[in-house]
Amino acid sequence: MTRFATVFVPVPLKTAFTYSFDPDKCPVQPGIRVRVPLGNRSVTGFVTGVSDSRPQGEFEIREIEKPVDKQPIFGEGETELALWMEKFYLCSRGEALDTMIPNARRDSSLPPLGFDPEPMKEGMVLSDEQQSALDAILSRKHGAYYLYGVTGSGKTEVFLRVAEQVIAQGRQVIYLVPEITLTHQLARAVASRFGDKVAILHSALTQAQRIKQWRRIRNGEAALVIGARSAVFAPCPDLGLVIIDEEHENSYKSGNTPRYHARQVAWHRCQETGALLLMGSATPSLECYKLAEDPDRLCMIRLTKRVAGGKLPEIKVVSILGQKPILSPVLVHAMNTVLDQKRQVILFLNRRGYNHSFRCNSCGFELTCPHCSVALTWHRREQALICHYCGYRTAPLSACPNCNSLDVTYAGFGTEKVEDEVRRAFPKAAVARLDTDVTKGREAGKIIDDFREGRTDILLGTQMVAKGLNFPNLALVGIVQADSTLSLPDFRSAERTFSLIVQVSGRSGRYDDQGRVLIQTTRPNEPAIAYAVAGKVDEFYALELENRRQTAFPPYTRLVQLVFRGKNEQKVKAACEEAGELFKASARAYRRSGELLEVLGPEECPVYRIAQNYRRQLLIRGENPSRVHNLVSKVAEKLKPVSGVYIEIDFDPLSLM
DNA sequence: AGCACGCCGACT
DNA sequence: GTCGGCGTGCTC
Repeated sequence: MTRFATVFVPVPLKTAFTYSFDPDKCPVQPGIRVRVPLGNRSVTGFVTGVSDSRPQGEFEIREIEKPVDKQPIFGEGETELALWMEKFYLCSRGEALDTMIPNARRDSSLPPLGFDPEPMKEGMVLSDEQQSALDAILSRKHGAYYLYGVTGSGKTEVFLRVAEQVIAQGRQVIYLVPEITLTHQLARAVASRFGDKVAILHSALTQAQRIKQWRRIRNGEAALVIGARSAVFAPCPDLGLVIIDEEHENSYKSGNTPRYHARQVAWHRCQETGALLLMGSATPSLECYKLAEDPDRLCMIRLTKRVAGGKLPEIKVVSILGQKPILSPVLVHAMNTVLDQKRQVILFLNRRGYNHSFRCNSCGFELTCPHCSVALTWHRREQALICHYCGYRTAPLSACPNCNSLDVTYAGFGTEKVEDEVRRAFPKAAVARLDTDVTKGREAGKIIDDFREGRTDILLGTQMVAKGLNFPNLALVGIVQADSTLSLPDFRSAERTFSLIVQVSGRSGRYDDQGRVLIQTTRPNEPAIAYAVAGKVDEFYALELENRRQTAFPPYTRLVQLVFRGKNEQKVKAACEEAGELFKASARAYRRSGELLEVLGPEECPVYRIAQNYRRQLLIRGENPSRVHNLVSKVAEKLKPVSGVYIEIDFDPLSLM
């Protein structure tokens, strides 16, 4: 007898689909994945129900090709979470489930990591600060706690003690870490401490390994799950605690639909299950910092001392305003001193490539990508001008394509050029560069291991060298250009610059008093830089909060970005303007008197063209978060789809760029 | 989001 | 005369 299954497929269609199956030949039950035909392709869908009766409607019902799972891999809890995602982020149920549940498409084929468990210092004595933090958290007077403390203040140990307690009570723990941290010390330390009770959800796991870990979590065999952003969906049957390490990290927010933030998902899950939420960072996001003004919502605990006793590194600013060399004499001198002592240096620069912006001095021509409105970056090793947005590449130019003048310059510099300069200035040093051009999506493990074990003297690179890494012999961190991110037209640029300096600085001098940080900048008096250097964290937050309050940006308002994109410029413009009118009319109707609830735009996106798509945006913001959400979801529902124009909705965007 | 169908430009 | 560009519409 033919039966029917309700299936959600991973496409942006809100409706559930019905497929048929023969229960004798094809066992199908709610909670499994199935391979189903969709149009003229085959996709993996999620079964949420089965029935004997054929649903009504004028459509042809096709047959399930085959079940993917024998046993259910998701249950009511996951379905409910998917429903919440659907409403909260305005995606389809299929997209939500596809994001939450292990899927072959996202898997890489890298081999799993080999862990060599390090002996863990059991029974280590906590400092007074750590102990009182632990006591406060275990008292559970509040639902959410934040460990706000300098690098090296021992947050991890407190996290692990709380986790042990929760596990001892028979409940499960999710431990979230930023992507790059996962491959290294922390994961190893946790794995060795909790042994076979740990499930590590690593991007290098194969599909089969991932499903295996997933099942171990579902049946309660794994008590502690450690992983990056998507581990927040781990199907723990009795969730007792979610830990978010380095809470300020941007990698907790997904870049694809649904654009979820792991912190928001964690918050929701904890609220639903009564689990404890525990976060930590030396530079909290402004969202959390402000939320903690009310301890009933978020209780912030400060850790002010480094447990190993090491002092915070000495930080110095070097003004490079009007200076030509990439490495200032002060920085070169400091590097020489450190290298003479057989110790190590990290140089950080937030920009890849050799040069960017090709400019003709005769006619003023500037070379931009033919598909995007951004400058091309010269990559010397690749011998190509590359667009960092769409990947377009073209041969190098020695003359202006506009007027044939030979008086052309390449301005600005990236990690590739810094590498050149460093090799020239320090010919005897072993130098390694670490950025996505070097790793090409593969693991950075070898380069990092080489540095940790002293085979490299100078490590230079982008974000990757700045985060979560501890190197015992590191004595100097140089930030090559601290203000490179500051001039971006983005309301978070000061926060990002500040946090980056503090985080990078924390890398140096973890193990002794000799750590030094040198910050090169053209704007030494910029608060984000000056306060970071002076270690005035709370002062910076006070200033930045006041800025946000005055300009009505988060965390004082809720912000939603709607990007309209498409190949036809006129259609994009028309669709965005029509939507803008609709939003403005609805905003007027929704707004309570005296309340801020407004629509900004329509306007061109800061990067107007990407990959031949024209992009315009609307920003919705208001002081009442749920009213902003209601407005956007109501109006988005009413928008009639325009063919060839796609709308991307980003709740609480991290960047407007 | 894919993917095919279908209608207008430049090419062996 | 075709190949192929992307605008349009559909997916149980």
